[in-house]
Amino acid sequence: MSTLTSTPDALAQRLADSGLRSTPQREVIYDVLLKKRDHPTADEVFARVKSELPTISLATVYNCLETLVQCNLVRAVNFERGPTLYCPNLRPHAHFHDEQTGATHDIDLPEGLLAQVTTILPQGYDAKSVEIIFRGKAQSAR
Amino acid sequence: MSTLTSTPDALAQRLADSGLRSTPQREVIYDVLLKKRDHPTADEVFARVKSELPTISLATVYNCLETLVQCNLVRAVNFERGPTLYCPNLRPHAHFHDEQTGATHDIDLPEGLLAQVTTILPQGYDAKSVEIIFRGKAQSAR
DNA sequence: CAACAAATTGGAATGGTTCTAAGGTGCAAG
DNA sequence: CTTGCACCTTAGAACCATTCCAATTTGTTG
Repeated sequence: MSTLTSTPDALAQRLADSGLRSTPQREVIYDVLLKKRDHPTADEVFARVKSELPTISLATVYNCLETLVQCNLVRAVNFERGPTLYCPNLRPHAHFHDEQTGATHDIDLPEGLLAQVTTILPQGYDAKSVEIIFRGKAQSAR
Repeated sequence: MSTLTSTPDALAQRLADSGLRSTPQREVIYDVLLKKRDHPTADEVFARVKSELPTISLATVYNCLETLVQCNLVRAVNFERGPTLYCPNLRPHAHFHDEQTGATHDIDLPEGLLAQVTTILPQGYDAKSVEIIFRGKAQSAR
């Protein structure tokens, strides 16, 4: 019931809240994101979903991902130029982009850090969101 | 002389350091970036440069911008999906993306903030760079 | 000034995403 | 029910930013 649940059917609920329908495509896409909590591209999601829904189209994958982003069930992330990554982690977190492997890791943020970072904004700036991106290398043994 | 100068000919120097030539195209592009310190796209740079160098090609603009980025004279920035923005501000700064106007503002960072933010990284993560992006609205009266 | 490397050019090609038009799906009112 | 209608999905075309390519041009060095 809370706003932070990621239960299987948070989806149906959230969609309904926005006056949208729960469809097989939307559900499978959301499941696929929850199951493997990495940062797939739309293409990658397309690939994963096809085994379940062989006739789904790439356009639908884009549509559904966009819908999930609207419903705040998924975050869209863009580093550098290149395909958008989709991230089902809803807790406040930063991203670490490993330049060797190309992998993206979530870094949980300590309580209050975002608030603190926001204090650097001069008067007149009203931030609705903050994104923190690290680039570098992560030790392989993790 | 110093690593932080942005004098007109820091360019020639930096290029030489990398074994590259100083060309009219590279110079005009760099000038154009220094003159109006905003966050133009390659296309926008192309437009601005054409009045000076009417026969320059878009490919050259991309090439030169890439060169400037390599030489650390310009930063390439990507918010959301969409064209890369080029930023001649070399001091450590965050970006504020005004969602109403689409404009991007530089926010200077207080001494030590990046170091501090970096401390949230768990062991084994070695960050070479940190990027902070705010989204929201900025008061128009600025 | 010849020869060679570096840089620029226009146009074609690419990759990710969005658009469009046509067809399905499922609830809702008669 | 069954008809209407809004919502969804689909395939493919279109789009846009960027990169690639092959052909010049420019500059430097021997």
